[in-house]
Amino acid sequence: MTGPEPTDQEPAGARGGGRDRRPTMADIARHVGVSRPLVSIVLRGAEGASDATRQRVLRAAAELGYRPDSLAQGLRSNRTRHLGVLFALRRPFEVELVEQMFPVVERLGYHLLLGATTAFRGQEAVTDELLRYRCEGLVVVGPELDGHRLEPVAEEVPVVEIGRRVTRGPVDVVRNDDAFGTRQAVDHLVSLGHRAIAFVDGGDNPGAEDRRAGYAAAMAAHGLAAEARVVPGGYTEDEGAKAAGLLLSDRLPTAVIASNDLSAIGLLDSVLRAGVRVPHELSVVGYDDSRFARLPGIDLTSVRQDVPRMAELAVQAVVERLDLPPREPRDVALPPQLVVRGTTAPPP
Amino acid sequence: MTGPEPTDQEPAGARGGGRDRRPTMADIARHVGVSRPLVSIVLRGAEGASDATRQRVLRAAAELGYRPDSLAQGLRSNRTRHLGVLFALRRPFEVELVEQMFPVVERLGYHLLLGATTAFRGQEAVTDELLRYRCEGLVVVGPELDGHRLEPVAEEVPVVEIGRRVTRGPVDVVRNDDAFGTRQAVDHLVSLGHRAIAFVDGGDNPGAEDRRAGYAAAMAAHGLAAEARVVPGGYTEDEGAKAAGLLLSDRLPTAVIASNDLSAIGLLDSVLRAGVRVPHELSVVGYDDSRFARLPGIDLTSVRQDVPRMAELAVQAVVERLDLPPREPRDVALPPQLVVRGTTAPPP
DNA sequence: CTACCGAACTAGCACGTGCTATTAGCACGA
DNA sequence: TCGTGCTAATAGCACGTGCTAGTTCGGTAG
Repeated sequence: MTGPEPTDQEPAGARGGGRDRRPTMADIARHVGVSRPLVSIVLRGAEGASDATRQRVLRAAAELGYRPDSLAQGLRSNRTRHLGVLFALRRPFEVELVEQMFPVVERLGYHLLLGATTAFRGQEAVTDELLRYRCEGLVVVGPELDGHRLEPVAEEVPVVEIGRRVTRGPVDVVRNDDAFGTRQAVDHLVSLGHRAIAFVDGGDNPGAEDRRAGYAAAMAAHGLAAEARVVPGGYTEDEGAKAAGLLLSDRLPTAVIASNDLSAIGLLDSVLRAGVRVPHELSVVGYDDSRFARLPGIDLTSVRQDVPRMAELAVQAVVERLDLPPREPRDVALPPQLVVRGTTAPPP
Repeated sequence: MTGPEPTDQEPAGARGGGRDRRPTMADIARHVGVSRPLVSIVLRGAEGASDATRQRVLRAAAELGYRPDSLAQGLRSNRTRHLGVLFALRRPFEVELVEQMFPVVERLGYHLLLGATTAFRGQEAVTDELLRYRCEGLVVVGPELDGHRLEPVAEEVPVVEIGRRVTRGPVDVVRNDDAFGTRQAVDHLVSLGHRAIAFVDGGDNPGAEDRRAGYAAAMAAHGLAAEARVVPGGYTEDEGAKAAGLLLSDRLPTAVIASNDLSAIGLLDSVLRAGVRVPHELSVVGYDDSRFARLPGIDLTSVRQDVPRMAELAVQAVVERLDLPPREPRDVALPPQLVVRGTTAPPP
């Protein structure tokens, strides 16, 4: 038993803290006095180990502070069971959607790898990073129109787009029926007696095009095509505030539908500051029914998207493509639901 | 009799798309007709390959759509160069901080691994997941007071806390001087002529305690201890709105300082809705100077934390502990800066 | 006593990459 | 002819884990 023992010590001072190497299965094996594969068997809960050994191994693992190495596991098994999600960190709606994905992913036995796009990193760079991590599928929240092409990515891993279809090919899409949403908003306002209903546009953001089209169609359906008025805007509070400026400087409508909640909130605060009473002089409708809309102080009438359901469908679609045989691309448009709150009332 | 086919391939149909195995360095090597290590040399940009070969390898890599495998790289090199960041997905301030960390981390040659805490996953579970990924350091934004102990984690990897110190031991802390921030707010309001200045508390959220203490001390310093009034609240819009209800139902002060912007915005909207004119009848001050505060429609006077600087210092602290010899724990408190906007004015 | 069997355990390869050590090939000087 | 020195390229181990194919060992049937 002459232990030649090749000392595999690292240069001790390299890592600042002088921290010990993290314990591995081999360490546990040495500690208990069994072979390394047996430790693997125990930790995986596989068959082939006696109860006594099982106890000793588990105890040693706890003592040493063992933590499974996801890198090695993923490398060896070729299944990382990780799904990447691409989203914009500064869009509350997308963040909310991501939040709802966690329980679904976990239930299906996967993990979520967050790929946040910021001002510094576009969708392309983030996608690349996610794929380097061997994530097995990709959920793209609010896919961008310009630039980044997802077609080649969709050939490597299953891709699901949330919000709108941007990519051709075997890409599933989960969205809400945006046109139906704005139609409900128009219907609601018309039923209150409004005729001069303006619309704050959403630019080229996800869903914006359909929302604008739904507004135009609904106005026409009510014989109010002549009253229709689209003000340029976007999905941010700033853009909503700017749109408010445009409306205030011109003739004020009796109601406004904004392309999303942030925009509606920016608009709302601007007109309130200008002394316009809401909803008595102006009704305001948002879109998304975000947590801001639900605030007691804001209490915004808004079109609700079924966020948990969208998150669930998107994750399910990716996992199906991973575990089941190929199928036709699917495009699900969930019906949104207008939530009436305090910012809408009959016109003066 | 026939050997059991050492086909290490997976069942072809298991993966839904029937997608090919992703290309590796060995594939490139075969394609070009060189050895695998030579491909490694070229892709790493190391010395030891002729320019001609270099070109051929790079071309083949592009053709095959090669993408480095982060798992294998991290496993082999024992340096993932990944920093984990723990933050709450539903706190805009923390999200903003994370966003600012990206360029810093990238500049130092590291990558950011997002560990988002949600309603479904607490700090403990997320920390564990990050460590399984072999992240080399941890930035904890807004560490929780209760439950989760970071001491044992700090013995494995460098830990930095942003917002407040929660953990003893070799943990660096980056925060802003919260007491100084609220003091500036009080000074500003007093200089405008206010005496009845209320404070909406932040509960046990990061920094809240110091902000409250700073308020109390500043009021006392101005001889206004008798006027001091702390209303229970929190860091969310809801809690701000509730605080507004408490203020409205009682005697209204001439000014309110909220513990953070979200709370201030909830409060702001509530009092505006109640017909209180801001700032003419009531001055409002927030904390954080978030993007909501800067909105034209909100235009909230607020105490600004230097978010990019905090992000930079935190990341630098972690990296220093990784690359440099151990040093004493550091606790940096940056001076915040009151930004005066439209929600503060002399009392009526 | 031998043969056999199942439980408990071990040997060893594979995953994709980084890196050190080694070798082939060539030019040059003595 | 033989080294010497250099470049270009290859051999091979290691990282930590999963998993297949053995191997030991005690017990039991023949």
